[in-house]
Amino acid sequence: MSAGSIRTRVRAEMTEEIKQVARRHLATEGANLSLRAVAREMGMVSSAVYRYFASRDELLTALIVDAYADLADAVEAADAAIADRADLTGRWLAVCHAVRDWALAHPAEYALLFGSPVPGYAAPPDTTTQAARTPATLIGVIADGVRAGRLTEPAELPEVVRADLAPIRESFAPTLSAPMLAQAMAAWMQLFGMVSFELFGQLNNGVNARREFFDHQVRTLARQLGL
Amino acid sequence: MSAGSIRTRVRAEMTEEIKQVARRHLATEGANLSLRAVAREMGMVSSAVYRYFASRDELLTALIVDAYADLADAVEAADAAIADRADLTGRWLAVCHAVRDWALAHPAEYALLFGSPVPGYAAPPDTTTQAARTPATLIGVIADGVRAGRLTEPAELPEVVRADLAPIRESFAPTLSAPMLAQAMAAWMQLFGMVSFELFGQLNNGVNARREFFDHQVRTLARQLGL
DNA sequence: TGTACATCAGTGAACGCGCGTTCACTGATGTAC
DNA sequence: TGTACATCAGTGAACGCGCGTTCACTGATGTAC
Repeated sequence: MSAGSIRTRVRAEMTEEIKQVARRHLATEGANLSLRAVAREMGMVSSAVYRYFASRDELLTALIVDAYADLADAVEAADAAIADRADLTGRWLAVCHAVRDWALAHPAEYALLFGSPVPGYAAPPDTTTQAARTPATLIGVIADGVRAGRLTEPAELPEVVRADLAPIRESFAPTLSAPMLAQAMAAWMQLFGMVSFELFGQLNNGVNARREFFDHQVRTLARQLGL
Repeated sequence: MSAGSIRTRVRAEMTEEIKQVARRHLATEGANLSLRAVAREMGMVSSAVYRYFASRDELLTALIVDAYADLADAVEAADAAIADRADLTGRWLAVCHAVRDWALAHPAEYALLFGSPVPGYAAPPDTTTQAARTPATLIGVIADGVRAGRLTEPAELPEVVRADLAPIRESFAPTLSAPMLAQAMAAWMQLFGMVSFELFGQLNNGVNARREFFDHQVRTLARQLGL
């Protein structure tokens, strides 16, 4: 069987189509993804799916990795689209809005990544490569600010936290000081909090001008960071 | 049937016990709560549960309302425990830690309230009374700061957002200016983001000193607010 | 170029399990006289 | 205080549905000679 045979090509297409259908099902059923329902919609018998994924969990994992990658693609593209690389506020806003826009466009996948854990499912470690890309982009903007000497060092950091953060810092953001990294993580968590709030319906009674509200909060964040 | 009859008392006890068992099940199964499993554990037949709750959704709703109330009780108690009412930072820290502590002690209920929406379930409007208490406590601390003249007005707010926030402000926090309310909401979302991040496993690889990390972030927030 | 064999996708039936909800019923508790 | 009737909790069986996964199978595609 050569790599370019009809069989391999069809196999790749089928795998993609299964994931595509599964993604649509996630949207209506939440994380209770049903292999049988996916097979039904594809017009095949449920056992046939096992030719492509060894189990329901393996399909879920594939969807998660894809979703992390898709989000990261959108976020990196938004950052790259800002021509003036020194316009840190512009880049920050672009990145934050990219996260929100992606979440609104793919609510079920966002919930899969950042919502309550799926009962009985443990994400395997190989998801982390893709998962790390989005926060890395965020940190990249901040790191550029530090490099340009534009950011003021935040307040002191307790020794315990500083020590605790050391491994992440080394492997992830060596150019940032520990207090700065802590601040970047806070920003990432706040961004995540805002998007989740909106998506999970916590904003339902009250805020209608959501994009504007988000934009304002994210601008304030940029100002606080000193971008 | 008088209100104090044995039957009414037993009925109330059974209702409580069903909810208790259901809460335990939430912890292991997530939001996929099974009426049959609850009945099984109570040693009764599944149809008997229908004497107490008309449907699975009604039981879920009861659990949600209880959880909101329980969280709010803990948060209000933590605030009230700070004797020096003028110690705004102390109150802020107490309230934030109360949210986190409650979430860690009741992860499944927290996920039910703030995690991904349960597929096919729509929370009825009567949950909002209890749901509003916790953010109200947070806002209360900030409002006390404003009253004491300790807080500086934050930056301007876009007109759209200001208009959009007017109804919430009137019914919820009339003593706060619109920009201040926006800032308070940002703080609430950041708090929520941090707790969710920790609880939903996003912090798993990296941060170990979680209480200290949270404490630091929440102190920084207090400083930013000017408490 | 043609043929024999190996690989693989998809079928259909089955296993063993789960679920929410309804319904006619028994027997105990409560109420009215 | 005692009796007749009404209320209600819990039973057990059933309906109709869903699920993930396994397994022996058919028939088409690919490979080696």
